[in-house]
Amino acid sequence: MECFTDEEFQSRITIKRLGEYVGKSVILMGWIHRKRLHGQVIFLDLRDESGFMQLVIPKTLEIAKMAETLKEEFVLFVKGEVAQRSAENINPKVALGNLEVFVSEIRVINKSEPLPFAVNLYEGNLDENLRMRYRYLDLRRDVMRQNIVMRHKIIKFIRDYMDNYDFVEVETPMLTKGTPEGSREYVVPSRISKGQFYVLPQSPQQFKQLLMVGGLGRYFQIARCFRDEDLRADRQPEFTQLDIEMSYICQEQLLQFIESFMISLFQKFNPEKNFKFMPFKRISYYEAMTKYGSDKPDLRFDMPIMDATDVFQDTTFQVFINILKEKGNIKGIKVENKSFTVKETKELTQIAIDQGGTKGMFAINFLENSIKSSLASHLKPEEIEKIKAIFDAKPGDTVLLIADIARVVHKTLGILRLEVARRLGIMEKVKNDLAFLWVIDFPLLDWSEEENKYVTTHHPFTSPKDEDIPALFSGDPLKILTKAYDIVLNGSEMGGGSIRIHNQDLQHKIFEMLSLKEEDIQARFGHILRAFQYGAPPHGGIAFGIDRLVTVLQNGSSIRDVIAFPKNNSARDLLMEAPSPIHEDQLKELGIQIEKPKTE
RNA sequence: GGGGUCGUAGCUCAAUUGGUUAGAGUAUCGGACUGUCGAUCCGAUGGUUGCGGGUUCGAGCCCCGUCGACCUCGCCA
Repeated sequence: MECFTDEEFQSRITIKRLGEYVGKSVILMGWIHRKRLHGQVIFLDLRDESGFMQLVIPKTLEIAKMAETLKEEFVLFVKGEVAQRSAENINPKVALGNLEVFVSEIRVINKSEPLPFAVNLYEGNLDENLRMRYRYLDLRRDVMRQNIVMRHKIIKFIRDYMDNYDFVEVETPMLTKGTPEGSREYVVPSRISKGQFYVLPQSPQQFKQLLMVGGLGRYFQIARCFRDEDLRADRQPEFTQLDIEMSYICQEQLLQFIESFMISLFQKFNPEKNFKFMPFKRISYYEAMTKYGSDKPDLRFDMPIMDATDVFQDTTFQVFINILKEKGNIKGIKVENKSFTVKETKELTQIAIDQGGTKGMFAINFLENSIKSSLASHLKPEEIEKIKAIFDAKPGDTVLLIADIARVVHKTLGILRLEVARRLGIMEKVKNDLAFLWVIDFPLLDWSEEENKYVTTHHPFTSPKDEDIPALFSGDPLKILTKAYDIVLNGSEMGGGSIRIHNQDLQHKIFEMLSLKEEDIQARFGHILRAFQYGAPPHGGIAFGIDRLVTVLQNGSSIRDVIAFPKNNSARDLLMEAPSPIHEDQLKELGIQIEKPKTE
């Protein structure tokens, strides 16, 4: 085994600093990134956390014999002299390609087995199962190292930015109490209070409001959140939020503050992208749903949903007659300069049925003086003219129509809108655009058929809009809008928040609308309502998904790539192999019995 | 819980759509080579085609089941 003195470790130079040591002897430590054996000379690329450097070992040296036996990913101690490369040997493709190190001494710090997959490739797919099991090797890959380093730099930028605006970062508890609304929570048994449980926070929502009552004024946190729901490419069971709350603030101030913040962030970390909307576009929830069929529309392209219901008041087409009888809608989107083949139309119809939940789709291809459509025999000339006018259809354009109840029509057309944009290469064309928008004016309440009562669409502390407060007492509760907002980027929800209720009477009225009994209110929200009795300042805030933000800034596609140790699709950690059973003694100590899974 | 895609050498992929002995690149091992930089050249090793069953004269390919990864619907105030 090789030995190293403290002095040697202390005089180690990282590779990125070698430019300062040309002509000098240095000590390097790192991994063999790649090796090139020639007849007369050996090249080793040595990699450390800061970069990589070509080592040169002429075969005339005594150490060459040993150097030939070294393998990729061996950990080396190297002593050598830094030299400027001669002009013809400079490699302009890599950082520090103008330098090399002539080795005088090599010691093997640690050997490595051949790796289960190569970490020195610039590109190429890898099975995620493998990557996760050997995440520590995956992290050696350049793209992963960059993601993790950039994540750090982005978070540091955020902390500095917030600090500059007098925000105070406060940590809030991980072991806390459940809230009945919202997502399913992760549960932690209490040993001291047997039969009782903590839950992990799905967000620090109530704590940040309590911090406002506590006089913090401006709070933020890089906060870990936990939600026990099924996963997606952009959803992990534990994820990181930038959580923000401010006192004495109105919605307009908050939106503008966040907007400037987003602009600074993207200009610093992804300057090649263009902001499509400056200032950010704002649309109501209603408009988002009816015009784009989504509460998080991708507005890098328009292709809005248009209403053709009125065209068919006198239709003879039985399908439409039935829909109209049920107070349904007939709406569509226009696809410019595109005629779908029979096969394409069939595929789109199938998507509409499978994903949208509708029964079919009708395509109308406008030609110079006629149309091509399976609907052609059912359309009167004046109906065709009206459709043409509504969609402003030119010869060559195709209109896709969906007829169903409003909710299904919007959802289906929202899905088709995205599918068509992908197929036509529109998505590819707009990939460098940033379509930031605020979705505002969310309804306060929704009617739950299952529970037969009103439920909040956001959370029960969300303030209604001032002008809608009277409607709480007389009027249609479903028409009440709130001071809630989501920030959407390229079809993905990046964050959301609201101005909160600080008036106790109003808060109680909301609980009343939700059909909550006084004892329920006290049991579930007593702590925060009590806090509000002692002079709560008006306040509001927002929370961002940091993982999604970093993914977009890094032009990635999965948040797993910007998380050092993520979980897989089934919420398992394949590296640590969690979750796992725990010992019988531990269960006993916690007063927990496991129900044996039923076997066939 | 539902739907979809995938699973072939350590890794990344192929196999003319059911037909002879399952191939290539890379890694690994051996050799050659005067400065390369994803070095190159020659040679070798490497396979229970995820697993179990079925159909067939014959299955990597078709069918059923199962396990796993990914995408997605429900779900995520």
